[in-house]
Amino acid sequence: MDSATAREQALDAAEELFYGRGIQSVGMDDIRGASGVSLKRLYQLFPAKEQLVEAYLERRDVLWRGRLAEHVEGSTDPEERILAVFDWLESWFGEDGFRGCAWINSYGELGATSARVTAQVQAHKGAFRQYLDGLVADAGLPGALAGQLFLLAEGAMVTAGITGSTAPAREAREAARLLLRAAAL
Amino acid sequence: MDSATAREQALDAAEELFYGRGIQSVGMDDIRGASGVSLKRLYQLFPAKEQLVEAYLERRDVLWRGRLAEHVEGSTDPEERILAVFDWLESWFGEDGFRGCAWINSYGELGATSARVTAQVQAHKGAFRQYLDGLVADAGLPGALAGQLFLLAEGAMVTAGITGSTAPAREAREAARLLLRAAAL
DNA sequence: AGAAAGGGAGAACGTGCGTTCTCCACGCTG
DNA sequence: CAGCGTGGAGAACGCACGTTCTCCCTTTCT
Repeated sequence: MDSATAREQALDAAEELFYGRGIQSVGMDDIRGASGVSLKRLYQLFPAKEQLVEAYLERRDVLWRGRLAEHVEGSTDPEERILAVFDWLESWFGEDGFRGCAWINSYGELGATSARVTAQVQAHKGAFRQYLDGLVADAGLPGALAGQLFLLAEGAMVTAGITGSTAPAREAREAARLLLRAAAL
Repeated sequence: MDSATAREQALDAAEELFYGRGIQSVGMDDIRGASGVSLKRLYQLFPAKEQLVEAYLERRDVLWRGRLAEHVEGSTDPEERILAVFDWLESWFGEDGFRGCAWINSYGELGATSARVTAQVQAHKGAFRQYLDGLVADAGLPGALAGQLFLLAEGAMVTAGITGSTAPAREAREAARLLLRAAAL
C-alpha cells in the first residue's frame, strides 16, 4: 500500500470515527483498526493525533463546501440558489449517521483547549458565510441579509443535530424565504 | 462546612471550570482545588463525575432560563417581549468569559457517548423552545414563527461563541423583527 | 543467495485521571 | 481522660490512551 492511499484510508477512518463518536473518545488504535493502517505508518503520516484531527477537518471542509456548491449549481435563478442552500441542508440532515455540524461539535469538544481547532472552525464558518455573501450579492440583495441567512443555517444545523430531525431545515428555509421577500422590497 | 454549602461550592467550581475549559479537560482534582471541597466529600455528594456534570447542567438550566425570563419580564408589549429575548442574548454574549452555549458545547463533547447528557441538552432546548412558543402565542402570532425565532437564537449563540462577537445577537434581532412583521400581516 | 531497508503486529512506556484507600487531626461522649 | 467517629490531605490503584520500541517478515538490489 503506498503512502497516498494509506493517508486516504486513515482519513476515511478518522472522518467516520471522529464525526460519529467525537474526537476525544476515539483512540489512535481505533483509527488503526478501522483503517488497516499500522500505528507506525499512522505516525509517519501524522506525527501526532492533533495533526490527524486537523487533516480531518480540513478535508471535510473542502468536501462539505464542494457538495453544497454542487447542489446550488443545480439552480440558476439567484433567489432559488439561496433557497437551495436550505434544501441541501435538509438532505444532509437526513443522511445516515448525521450527528450535527462537525465543526460546531469540534468546537464544543476542543475549542477551549486547542487554538488550532478553534481557528479551523472559524475559518470554515467564515468560508460558509462568505459563500452566502456571494449568493446574496448575486441576487442583488442587501448584504445584511447574508448574516441573517447564516444564523438560520447555523441554528438549523445545531437543532437538527440535537433533535435528530430534518424539520429545522424546512423551518429555516421558510424563514429565509420570508426574509428574502422582505429584503427585496 | 455543612453538606449543602459544600454542594453549592462544588457546583460553583464545576460551572466555572466545565463551562470555561470543557468538561473532559477538567479533572475531579481541579474541582477540588477550585472549590475547597475534599475529594472524599465530593464523592459523597456526587458518586461519579457524570453526576456532577448532570447537576451542573441542571442547575445552569434553571438559572439560565430564569435570567432570560427575568429580563423579558421587563417589557410588557408582547412583541417587545419577543425582541427582548434577543436583547438579553446580546448582553449574555458580552459577559466576561462567554464561550458559547453550555448545552451546545456539551453536546459536541459528550453527545455521542453519554445518553444522559444528550437527554439534558434536548430537555433544555425543548424548554427554551416552549418558552418562545409561549411568547409567540401571547402576541397572537402564528405558532410557526416560534420555530424560526428559535433557529435564529440558536444560530446566534453558536456564532457568538465561535467568533467571540456579540454582533450575531443584533443580526438575529433584526431578522426576528422582520419575521414578526411578516407574520403579523 | 545474501544483505539491507521498510513495514506490520503488538508489546511497552509514560502520563493523566477517575476513584478508592490510608493515615492523621479534631471534636464529641462516657 | 480514653475512645470513637467524622472529615481532610494526599498517596495509591487501575485503566485508558498517545506515543515509541522490539521483533520479525517481506521485498528488493547486487
